[in-house]
Formats: sequence, structure tokens, C-alpha cells
Amino acid sequence: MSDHQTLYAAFAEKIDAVLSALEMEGTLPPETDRSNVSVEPPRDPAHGDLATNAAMVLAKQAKSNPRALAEQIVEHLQRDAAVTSAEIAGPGFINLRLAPHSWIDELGAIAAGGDDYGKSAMGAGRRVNIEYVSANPTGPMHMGHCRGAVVGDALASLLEHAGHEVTREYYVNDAGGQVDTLARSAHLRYREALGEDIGAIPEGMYPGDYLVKVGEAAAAEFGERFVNEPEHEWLPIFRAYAVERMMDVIKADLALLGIEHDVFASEAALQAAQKPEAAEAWMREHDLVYDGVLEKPKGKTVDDWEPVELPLFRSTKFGDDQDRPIRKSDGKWTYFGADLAYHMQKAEKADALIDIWGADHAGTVKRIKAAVAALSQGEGKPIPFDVKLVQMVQLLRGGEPVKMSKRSGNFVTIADMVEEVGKDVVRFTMLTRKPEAQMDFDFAKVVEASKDNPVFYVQYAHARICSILRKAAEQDFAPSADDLSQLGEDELALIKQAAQFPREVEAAARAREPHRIAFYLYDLAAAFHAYWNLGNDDARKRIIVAQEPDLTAARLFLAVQIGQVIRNGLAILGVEAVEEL
RNA sequence: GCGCCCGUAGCUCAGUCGGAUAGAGCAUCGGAUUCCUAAUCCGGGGGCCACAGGUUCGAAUCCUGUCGGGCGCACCA
Repeated sequence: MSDHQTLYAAFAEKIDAVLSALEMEGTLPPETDRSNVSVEPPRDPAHGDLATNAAMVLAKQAKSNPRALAEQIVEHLQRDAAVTSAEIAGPGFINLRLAPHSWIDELGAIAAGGDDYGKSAMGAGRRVNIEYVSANPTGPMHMGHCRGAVVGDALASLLEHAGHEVTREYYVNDAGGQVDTLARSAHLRYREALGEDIGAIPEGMYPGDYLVKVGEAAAAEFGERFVNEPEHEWLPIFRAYAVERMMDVIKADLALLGIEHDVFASEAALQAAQKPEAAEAWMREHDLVYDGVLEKPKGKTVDDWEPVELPLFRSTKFGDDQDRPIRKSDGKWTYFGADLAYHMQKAEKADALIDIWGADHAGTVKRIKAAVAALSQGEGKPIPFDVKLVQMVQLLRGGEPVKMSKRSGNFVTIADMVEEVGKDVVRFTMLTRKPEAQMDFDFAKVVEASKDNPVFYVQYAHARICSILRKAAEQDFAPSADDLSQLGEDELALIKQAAQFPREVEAAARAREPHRIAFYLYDLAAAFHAYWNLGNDDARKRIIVAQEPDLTAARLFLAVQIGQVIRNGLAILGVEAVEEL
């Protein structure tokens, strides 16, 4: 962890100090509410390096008008040696320009921070459990899982960079009815592997070819033991066996995307440990669960609906539309009942919980939020809990929609995807859109038009930097920070862009939006490409200027630090910073 | 019928706890390469920020309603 304070944070403190001084002077009332004061770079760089809205936000409290208050703030700020100009603009913005050495120092901070530059202590070591993927263990991962997997993984990494202690967790749904279907399908393939003609895969079974291997492996492992046994003999064994094989497949798929979870939590194990029973008992004790009858669903006709008494969780007390059953009429746990206990379990070891879900689960967000709210209320400490919904990815191939259906056994897998376009393209592309908006992913397009793909643009910037360093070494130039005063306006502009990185990490972490890092990197890469091209018009603006070794050394130092920031950003996204394209 | 998400340039999308003249890429038009990687750069044209109200010094951003698209709506996972 770098203990360096970012330039923006440093100035936020300086302005805070000015406001304190104004309180002492009586210009501002004591204990003025400063929560809306911001210090940020202005949108338009022509306005300066930093802008604060302090005067506008505080004018009312000071019983003054924004411009008059601004003048008093400016008077204090001008005493600071790092401030070369402080101007009042528009409705009362204060625009500051900083002395070049402030920016050049930041370059040194990047060098000193290295791979840690951009990390923040913001999270203060809070333990965040982030659950993502959690695909049912009934087959390989397909594109439907991809976006949530990438977004979850990048978010985990982002929060880590922002000073949280992150647990990456996968909930294995190995207790439901579809796992029985999996087991039966696997048993069928097992008999097939032993030479039986099983004909067409019956309706309601998983037809996918990936089960052939499972059948073969089972045949090798069990021999003919379970061929003629009654189902109740082999079902539990095949369930566990098939789930384990499927999880092997899923873990391999995740590895292709560079994803590795810390914890795989089994629903079956949760139930075996009677966690749902414990949760129910606790809930009944607190009058959060009662036996009641559900209303008939509206707007959708259900043929065989009949009123049944079930144990219901009072989720309406916490904003849900309806109370929700935690057990089915046969006494088994509903998915929700087990999930409730699961969240209770996660909350024991975390200060905050995050779930990443597909948009098709949107309907169940309210009930699980209600459950966590109920739990944390009972425990006396509210657990911050966020469900992030990742919208559907429409997969296209040359403009034509590709159907994804697990049932038919015909779907585009993660493995296919990564093989065709590569991990970096998949990851970066999934992060170039905010996750709550739907997106199209045209298979053909990202491959063919690869040069238009933003990931290459960013990687190219990094590769260019590596290339220039190789070139420089051939000519015996090395980067050096000895005389950075050589750097001029063009370089400062680039440094300013790079210096945003720590802010971006914090802002993205606060908003829990890893895609911001992807957009930031694109902008930084653009700034570097623009800088590079200055040398095309004017040879003296190239990074390597043979006649000027000091200037060259300083520019190389700059290039190294830009490369460092790109690398650090790509690391958050889990994308490779290549040295050559 | 109800709930959640989305609606910004021809297309795909950004847009900082509300801030200054709303930005990129693609497409289109015009330029830059004897030169560190042109997978790059520079410039032009292109916008009732879906619509209508409200909140305020100030709204693409917050609130309400309408329209349009997606997803989901008994003891399925």
C-alpha cells in the first residue's frame, strides 16, 4: 500500500484548512456543513487544474453570495506556493492552476508507488464478500454467465485496490431438483458408456455432449455396479459425482477467463449442516416467519393453483410485494429458504455483502434484500448489502442472434468464446458498458474488426511504450528523473491525465463500477497516442531526441510512468499489458 | 395488471454524491507516414439528452407522470 497522498486529496485538505480558517475568522459559521464541497479537475482543462464549488455550496450558510465568499477563499489560497493562480469563474467556481512542480512530483509518486500506485486505503480493511458466477453445476459455463463473471471479478479486484479485504465466493446450487436431473442424465450416459444403446435423450434430461465424458468416467470408476440398481440407490452417488465433475469443468472455464474464487459454498452442505433450520428458528423467534397462505398470482394464469399453508417470511415488512415461502409444501427448502440461511452464513464473516446476479433474477432481489435487512436488524448491526444486476448480453454472429439454451444442449460456451477472441477481448469488452444496460456482443465483429476494439487501443499504447524503451536502450538512453524540469506543457498534460488514476480508482470503487477504469484507460491511452504523434510533425517532440540526452531521459521517465499506470489499470480489469502487438 | 433495468449524434456507448459551451468510437468528409510501431494522429459536419411537469442559483443527472424497449412475476433454480 502506498502511503503517498494523491494530489487531489492533498488539495482537498488544503481547501478544508482554508474553510476552517474562515470559520475562525467568522466568515463562515462554526461547524459549517462541508459535505457537498468537492475538489475536482474541471471538465474543460482551459479552466485550470483544479476547481472547487465550495463558495457556491457554502454561500447560503455564510449568508453571503457565492462570488463574495469565493473572493475570501481565493485570498487564502493564493498564499499557497503551489498555487500559481486562483480565479473565480461563472456562478462562483474557483479555478486553480498549480505550479508545474506539483505535477512533476506526481510523476515521482507513480515511480515510487510502482504496481501499488492507485491503491487506496479508502476501504480501511473492511471485509467485503462478493458472490458472483454461482452458475448451476449442470453444465459448462456459457455466454449467459460471462458478463456477471467478468464484472464480479473486476469489481472484486477494484475493491481490493481500494483497500477492502475481499472474499470471492461462488454458491454451488447442488441441492435442487435440476441436480437430480443432472444425476439421471449422467446415469444414462454411464449406461451408454458401458455399451447400452440408450437411443435419443428423453425429454427433460440434459442432452449435452459434455455428459458423455462424465458417463465414461463414471463407468471407469464404478464399473457395472449401478446399472441395474434401483434409482434411490445410485441417485445420491451420481448427484455428488456429477456435480463434482461439472464443477471441475466450470473451474476450468473460469480459469480461462482468469477468474479464481476463494470460497465455493455448497448448498447441499449448508442444508446438511441444518443452517436453514437454524435460520428458520431464529426468524420465528423474532416473528419474521409465520405459517400462512399465499395469494393467487395476478396477471398470470396458473392452471393448478391451490391455496396451501406454507412457512412465510415477512418480506413485505422490508419492502417486498409479497411474503415469501421458505419451505415447499413437501417440507423441503425453497431456493429462497436456503439462500436466506446462506446469506446469514456469509454475513458472519463479512462487513458488507455484494451479490452479482443476472437480470433474469431481478424479481427476487427484493426478498433477499428484505432477508438481509431482517437479519442485520436482529443482530443489531446493519450489514450493507448490494445486489448488482447484470443485464443480458445479446450474442450475435454477423448481426444474427445466436440462441442460448442449456436445455437444448446447444449454446456458446465460455471456452468457445475465449478460444475464438481471447480472454482479454472478452473481459475488456464486457467492461466497456455499464453492467445495468443491455449489450450486444457480435462474435464476428470483435474478431474481424479487432483493430477497432478498445482493448487493442489500450494495449497498443502500452506496447508502444515498451517499444520505445527497447529502442532507447539500443541507443544507450535510459529513463531518468534527474532533470524533469525539461518537461514542458505537452508532457504536463499527459501527467495530469495519469494523475487522475487514484481518483478514478476511488470513484469507481465507491460507485462499484469497474467499467469506469476501462473508460479511463481508453482516455489515458488516447492522450499518450496523441502525445506520441506530436513527434510526427516535429522531430524535436519525439521522445528520443538524440541530440538532447537530458530531455530524452526525462521523456523516457515519463513514458515509463504512463506505462505503469496503464499496467495498474489493466491489472484491475484482469487484462494483460502486452509488450508487443 | 405489478415489479426491476434501460432510453444521450445515423450506429454502439461514456458522462464524476446536480456544475461551466453535453463527450468518445464507428460511419461520413478532408488532412498527416523518406521519421521512436499509421493497430496511430489532426480537423469538419452531425444533438428538443424519449416526452411533459416539478425540486433549485443551476438538471442528461434528483422526484412524479406518460410513451417506447428488455427482464421477471405461486411452494423453479
